[in-house]
Amino acid sequence: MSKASERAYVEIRGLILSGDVAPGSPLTEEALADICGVSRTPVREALRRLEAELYVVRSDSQRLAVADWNTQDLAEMFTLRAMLEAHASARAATRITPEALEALRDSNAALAAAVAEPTPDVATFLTQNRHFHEIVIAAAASPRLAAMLSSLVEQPVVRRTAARYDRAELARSAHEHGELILAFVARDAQWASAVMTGHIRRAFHAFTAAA
Amino acid sequence: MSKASERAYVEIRGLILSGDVAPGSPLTEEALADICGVSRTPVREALRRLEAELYVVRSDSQRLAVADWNTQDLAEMFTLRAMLEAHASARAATRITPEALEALRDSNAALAAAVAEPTPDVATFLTQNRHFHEIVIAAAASPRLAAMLSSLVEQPVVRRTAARYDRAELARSAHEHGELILAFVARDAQWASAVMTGHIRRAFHAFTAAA
DNA sequence: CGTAACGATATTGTATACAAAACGCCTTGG
DNA sequence: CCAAGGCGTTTTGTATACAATATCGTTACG
Repeated sequence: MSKASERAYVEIRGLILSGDVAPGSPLTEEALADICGVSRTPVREALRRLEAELYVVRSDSQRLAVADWNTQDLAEMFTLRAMLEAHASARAATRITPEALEALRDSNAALAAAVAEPTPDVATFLTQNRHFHEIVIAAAASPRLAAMLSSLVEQPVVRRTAARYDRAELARSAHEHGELILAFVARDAQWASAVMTGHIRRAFHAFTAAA
Repeated sequence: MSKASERAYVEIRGLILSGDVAPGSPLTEEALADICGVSRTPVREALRRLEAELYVVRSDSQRLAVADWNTQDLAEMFTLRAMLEAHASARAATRITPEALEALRDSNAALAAAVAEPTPDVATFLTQNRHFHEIVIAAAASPRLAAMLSSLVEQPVVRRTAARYDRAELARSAHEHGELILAFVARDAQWASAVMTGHIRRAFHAFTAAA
């Protein structure tokens, strides 16, 4: 996507994910165009994409509104993510390159160090966590899978999940990442898949724990 | 999508799926606009959607071309479809309404009848097969799952698969549909999931059998 | 007083014009 | 002969104008 469209996409998605525009509120192309400082054309393209990713929904007749994800929607997203990312891990297990494996080790070392700080460095944890998962998905070498997962992995959701983790749980994430690396070294698809499933399911339960 | 956009989408997708434009061929917005009899604007929207669904790919810099699905891509599509549609069946098992269940029975009766003809009526088979799967996906009540599956279930692929089926295999499809209905009646998610997995995997192997 | 039709207003859909960027070919200098 | 750079052409990106359609308030009629 080119400059203005991309900018509009990021901006609008940010408005939605940050909660600045409430779920259910109507979105008009012109208002968004003003906010983003571009014309309606790139805004429309951004909205099409956001619609395909279910960030916005199109009403009875062509009016757009911010999607309203309820608890069940989020549970379904976690379930789908667990299925698909476990599958990605299985594929990665037999395809990953030594370089990518090394990158995973580096990333997880940084993540583990961030967790080991006197007061855990959650920002670094989040950065490295995202990086780790991105490497795994890339190693799966399936553009289709990557596309499906991209609309399933919401950073605000991940952030909220991490915010619920105490030190022990953050450390457990590092441990699970390490397990996944071991499964990759063993080129064991089934093991990798199982580790990833557990990793995501655990995140789900942390996420749904009362605020 | 509104009239012109929708028309462009259907038209262009048709060109791709029918093979009228070869995989890898470049696509220019203006040429497509001429073919569809609309301006570039709706064509661009259609192309965005086709790109998201991986029918077309965007090259190094913003040039579009028809996606080139190789055997491995198709195998991955079948695998993902099996996973997701099995999950849809599991969800449907505990959610399906008596009305939808009745619709499934009707559809499968029509399908079985088409197969039982002296020379099997493949057209009816395909229509009823699509209808059957659509009811299952609708009963799963997950818009996200439905969206993911829609770009995974290619009717030309299904058609080619059915074309490879002999009468016994067509009849086996009717039988599997019947099994799924039984699993739904029992509200057994695991059973339903397993039946659907087998149904899709069998289709995959028929599809990959030498032409 | 309720309801249905109408019209003003807001919003989306499409076409077109122009701007920006990329590609290909040619030239030119080493 | 090859490579690098420049220019014309092609293609994509964005803005804007206008058309089509929906929404909502108002009015007129039963």
